[in-house]
This record gives sequence, C-alpha cells and structure tokens, in this order.
Amino acid sequence: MREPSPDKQEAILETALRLFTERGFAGTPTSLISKEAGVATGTLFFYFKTKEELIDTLYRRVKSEAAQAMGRGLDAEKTAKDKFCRLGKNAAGWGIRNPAKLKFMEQFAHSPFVSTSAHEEGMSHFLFLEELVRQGIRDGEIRNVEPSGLFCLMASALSGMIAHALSTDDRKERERIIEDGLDFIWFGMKA
Amino acid sequence: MREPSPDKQEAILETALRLFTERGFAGTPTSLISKEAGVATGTLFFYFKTKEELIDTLYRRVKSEAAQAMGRGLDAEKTAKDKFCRLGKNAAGWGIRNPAKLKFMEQFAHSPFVSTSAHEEGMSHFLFLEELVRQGIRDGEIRNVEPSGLFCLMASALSGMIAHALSTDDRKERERIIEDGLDFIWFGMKA
Amino acid sequence: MREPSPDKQEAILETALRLFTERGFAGTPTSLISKEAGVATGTLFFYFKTKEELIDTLYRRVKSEAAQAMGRGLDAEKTAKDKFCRLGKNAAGWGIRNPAKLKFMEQFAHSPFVSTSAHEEGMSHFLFLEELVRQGIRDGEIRNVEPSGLFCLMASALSGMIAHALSTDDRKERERIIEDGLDFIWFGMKA
Amino acid sequence: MREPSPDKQEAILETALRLFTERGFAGTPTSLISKEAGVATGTLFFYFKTKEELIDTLYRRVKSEAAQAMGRGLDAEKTAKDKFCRLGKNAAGWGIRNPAKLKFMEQFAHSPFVSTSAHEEGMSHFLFLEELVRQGIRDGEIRNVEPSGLFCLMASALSGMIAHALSTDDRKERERIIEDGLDFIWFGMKA
DNA sequence: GATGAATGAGGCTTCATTCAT
DNA sequence: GATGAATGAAGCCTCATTCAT
Repeated sequence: MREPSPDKQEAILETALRLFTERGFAGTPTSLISKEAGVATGTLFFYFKTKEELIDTLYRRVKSEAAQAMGRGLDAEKTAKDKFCRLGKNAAGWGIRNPAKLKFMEQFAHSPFVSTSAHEEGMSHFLFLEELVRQGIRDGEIRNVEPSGLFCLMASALSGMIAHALSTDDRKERERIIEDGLDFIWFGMKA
Repeated sequence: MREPSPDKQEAILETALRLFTERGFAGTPTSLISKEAGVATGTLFFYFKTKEELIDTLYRRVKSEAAQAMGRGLDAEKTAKDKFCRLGKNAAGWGIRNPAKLKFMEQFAHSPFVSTSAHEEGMSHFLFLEELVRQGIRDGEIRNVEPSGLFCLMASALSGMIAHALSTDDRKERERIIEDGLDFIWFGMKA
Repeated sequence: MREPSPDKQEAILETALRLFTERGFAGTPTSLISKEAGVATGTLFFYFKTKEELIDTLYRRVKSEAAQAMGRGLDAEKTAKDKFCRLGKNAAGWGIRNPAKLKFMEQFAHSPFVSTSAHEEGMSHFLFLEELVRQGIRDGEIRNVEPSGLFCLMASALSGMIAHALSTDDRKERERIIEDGLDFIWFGMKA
Repeated sequence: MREPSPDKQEAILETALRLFTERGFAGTPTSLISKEAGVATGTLFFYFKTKEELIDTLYRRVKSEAAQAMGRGLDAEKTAKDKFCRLGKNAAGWGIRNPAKLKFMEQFAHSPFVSTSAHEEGMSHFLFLEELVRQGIRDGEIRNVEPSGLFCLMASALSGMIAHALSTDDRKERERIIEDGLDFIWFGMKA
C-alpha cells in the first residue's frame, strides 16, 4: 500500500471520463472525481499536478486509443476503397463500444479547457488518415483534390455518421446507417 | 437614458459572444462581460435572469440567424443540385463573414452549458434541410436512402468544410476548398 | 392620478405586512413588495425613504393599533379584576381577528431590523397597562410588588395565551384557553 | 494542525452566537463570522454546508443546553411547588450566566431563518415541563386545567421574568424579581 | 406623483490546491 | 503514497436605492 498504486490513478481517470461527459469540465469538481473514485482529494493531485493536467492526459489517451482502433487491420486491405471501408467500420465499431469516450471527444474537441498542446497531439494521431488519402490519389482511386481538404470532409462526415448511428439502439438500423455513411463518404471522394 | 435601452442588452449579447468564443463559458465571468459591455453587473442580470439564460439566448439567436442565412434564395433554384450548391455557398459565406458566431456554434454544439431546450430549438431551425433532402429523393436526383441520415452526413461535412475554409486567409484557396467540399457532398448524395 | 394616492401607500403597507410575516424582513425584497402591491419600484421609495422606514412605520402602526384595541372599554369597568378581564379579552379578540398583525408583532419584537426608536415608541403605547397595575395595588386588589415586574409577567403571559389560543380553530377550546389564561394571570397578581 | 480540529468548529459556533445576537442573522455576513473566528471563509462552509445549517445547529444546541440546565436537580425535589421553584431558579440562573444564549433564543424563537425542523426539535426538549404540570395536577397541587395551556402560560411568564431580571445589574433586585416572578407563576397555577 | 431601467456594493458559496500528519 | 482539513480567491447573483423620463 506504500507502492504507487496504478489502480488509483486508473480509477481517477475512469471516473473523470464518466463525470466529464455527464457534467462537462466546469461542472465536475475535482472533489467529486476523487470522491466517486474512492480516493482522497489530495491523491488526485498527487497523480495530476492540476485539473488541467488530468483533462489533458485523458484527452490524449482517448484520442490515441481512438486513432489506434481506427487504424487496425488497414494494412491487410488492398484498395483505397477497402481501406476506407475498414477504417469507417473500425471507427463506428469503436464509437459504439465506447460511447463515453466518443462523447468525450465530441464534447471537448473545441473546448478551451483542453490545452493547445493536447489538442495538437490529439490531432497528430490521425494524420495517417491524410496519408491514406494521398495514397488513394496517387493510385488514381480518389479524386485529385487537396488531400487535407478531403481528410477534413471525410473526418467530419465520419464523426457525423457515428453520432447518428449511436442515436439508435437497433442493430439493423445502425448497420444501415453505417453502410449509407460509408457510401456517402466514398462517393464523395472517389475519382 | 432610463427608458428601455435595447442598446445595453445588445451590447451584452455581442460582448458575451466575443468573450465566450475567446475564453469559453466557464472562463468568462459575468463580471467581465458586463465590464466590457460597459454596463453594471446588475444590468446583465436585469436582462438575463442567469448566466445560463444569457448563453441560451445567444445560442438560439446564432443558430436561428445561421439557419436563415443558409436558406436564403433557395426557392429561386430549380434542381436539387443547385439548391444544395446555393445552400453550401450561403453557409460558407455566412461562416466566413461571421467567424465568431461560427466558432460559437462549433464550440458549444455539444456543451452541457447550453440547455437541452435551447439545443433542440437550435436544431429545429435546420429541419428544412431534411425536407430538402426528401424532395431531392422524390425527384430522383438524390440517392434513395434514409433522409435523416443523409441530412446528418451533409451537415457535418458542411461544417467541416467551413471550418477548413476558415483556416486560410487566401481567398482563392477558400473558394477551392468550398468548391471541393460541395463536390464531395454532392457526389456523396446524388443518385 | 397626479394627487398623492393614499391607496398606493396603503397597498404597500398591507402587502408588506403580509410578506414580512410570511418571509421575514430579510427574505422580503422591496421589489417583491412593490410588485405584489401593484406599484412601481420607485413608488415604494417615494412613500418611504428606506426599507427601514417602511418597517418602522408598520411596526409603530401595528403596536399602536394593538394597544388601542386592548384599552377599549376599560374605563367602564370598576374593579381591577374586571379591568384585567376586559383587557385580556380585548387582546385575545384582537389577536384572533388580526393574526397577521399579531404574528408580525411577535416575530419582530426582538428584531434588529426595527429601529430602537420604533421599539421604544411601540412599547410606550402599552405603558397604560403599568398604570393599571399600580392602581390595582393602591386599591389593594393586587399584590404589592414592583409594578413594572408584574406588568412584564402579565404581558408575557398574555401573549403566550393568545399565541396558544390561535393554535386551535375550535371556538369553544379557544374560549377555554382564554378563560384559563385570564385565571392564571389574575391569580398570579391578586393580593 | 491538519487533523480534525473541533476547535475551529467550536470557534465558529461561538463567534456566530455572539455576532447573531449583536447584529441579527441578516446583519451578520458569513465572512464576518469566519474572520472573527479566525478561520478562512471556506472553513465555515466545510463544517456547515450553508449559513442556515449553522443557524440551525446553533439553535438546537442552545435550546438543548437551556432545557438541560432547567431540568437539573428537579428529581431531588418532592412537591410540585418545590419542583417549579427549582425549575424557575435554574432557568433564571442559566439565563443570567448565559445572556448571549438567552438573547439568541428570544430573538430567534419566531425567526423564519430557523428551519421548522430545528424549531420543532428545540421545542421538544421542553416537553418534560408539560409532564411536570400533569404530575402536579394528578397530585392535586396544580389547578386541573388543560396542561398544555398551563405549560404555555408558565413558559412565557418565565421567559418574561428572566428578560426582566436581566435588565438590572443589581443582584438584590434581581433576586426580588425572580422571587416575585415565581410567586406569580405559582399562584397562577396552584390548585 | 409614478415609472422601471440601471446601478454596484456586498452576500453566499464553490472549488482547485496545499500540507501537516 | 495517501489522507482530508484548511485555505482564500473568485464566481454568480441579489437587492436597496436612484433618477431620467
């Protein structure tokens, strides 16, 4: 019990994630986080120097996890179309399995609570997507327009699709929404 | 000077909009708003019972203004494609002319500071877009998929496009971004 | 409508009395008084320079009215006992007919909101009671002890009695309470 | 110095008692209480969630202490008369030794600042007095009238007596006032 | 006489953070 | 490592009062 207990840190992060999505950053006192995580007020500040550091850590983690989930298995796909399809399904699947994390990302994507550096680091995990677009263009599968623009369009459409998919509990409907969404994105990009 | 002065209320709203986008809701004390608006603390609370009411009012106004701007001149267009093109240009134009309002909408679209009712009212102004999609489907110009899904995809792609367009100051590049964005959306939807 | 309107002043006083007993002085904003009295905020301050002046005026009025009610018809009674009996019945009757005013007196008898001068003036209306006690002593009907002490005892017992009488709605029981109370007081004083 | 310090809580309660009697509830800012108690603003709210909770706690404590003081040694007395005599002297003695607490009770007996539940709990400590009256009636020492009425009369006369006794600094006179008061009450009650 | 928009001092309370134990 | 009492700056909001109309 005198060793650093990763359990406590983990409990704090998990509790914070839940509370932040439920109540926002400003609406969630650190005292509530520590109480619900079952640790003392001081303990939170042992692991995170400030509230902002906790927020940033959470933000970086979630973004990184999401990016990793999205990229899984992309190499196995041959064509750009297949890659994007897999990508979209990965994203949707992750979002549906991790609604709290998804909500967290949506909610705080533009939040001034998250430090600029954390925002930048968060964004950086997704740059491989832009590379994907570029490759698709080189291969002639994707329309030859500015890749960073396409990346933006694709990313926002994707996130709109997932949000919409989460609004229903019906599995069939979800799959249809994802299907339609991927079509939309693909037809929007393809050469 | 003691008769109803819409000026003061207006000054409060304008100042609040600016400060909120610069510093976030939680980072903007009501005292700062009143000071920068040139009114007394109490005056803010005379016009808006609570800080949240001020936020809500602002949110409703901005959403409604944006929706109106987007809809302008749509009736004059014949085909669905033209309607969407006009719509997209309206949206982009308004966003570029009103960057603070746009940032406000983005930043607080998911904010728990904005009351649920304000969120709903805000959304309602955009329902005419869904109707537009339906009409396009009936006319055979747009792919026959669930209209609310298409509406979501279109809306998020549009907002991604505008955000991206705003990231540059170069007029030419902006137009190109808009052009590309409208193509993306249209190809994504068309039958 | 350009004449001083005693109606407005009266409306303010009546409303204030009601609200003060319901919510206390500190819990009753002048703005609420004026709203419920149907006048403008400024009007209240035309008739009463400050909130304290309104409170004082009310306090003086009520005290004076109560004292007058208590003294009614005392001269017609011959013996000290009869005088006290009449006095007690007057007091009880007035209290029962004016519960709001009674509550007002009880509630604010020790309140620091009421100015010292108003407290003193209020008390002065009741000095005739002490004189009554003195006369009773001179006539040998009342025990020969310090009159101011007896006056205190009598006054507090009387007020306890009335408060208790008001706690029931049953007329018969009320009369019994008053009967018992007057006995208590009289046996406590008589020679 | 960082472990539970009942001293601080106690200091807050004592200071609050003094200030409340000097200036009333509304006239005593919590900031003044904490300053004079030598603690930080936040500390007051660590021990008492709200100002009202502080007031209530104080009220309950004082009432309970007063009741206990009044009851001391009653069992040792045989007759109802002796019991009441002792009771009255207890009450007077406590009031004279604790003028601030007495003033506090008088001042806030009818105050809307004190919660209903605190008022009720406060009253409950004195119910043993009513039992005393009942016993006196059963023993034939006290007039056979409704005991709750007698209790009321006795209690208010007692409190009037103590208030009057406190108005002088002369010991002899005080004792005379108490003597006279107890006579008044006893003759008022006795069979 | 009457109105009510406007004022701003001041009240209650919250909460990120510290530090003695 | 962990605790939680203690801190105090700062926030939101109230409300008595004023004064131009």
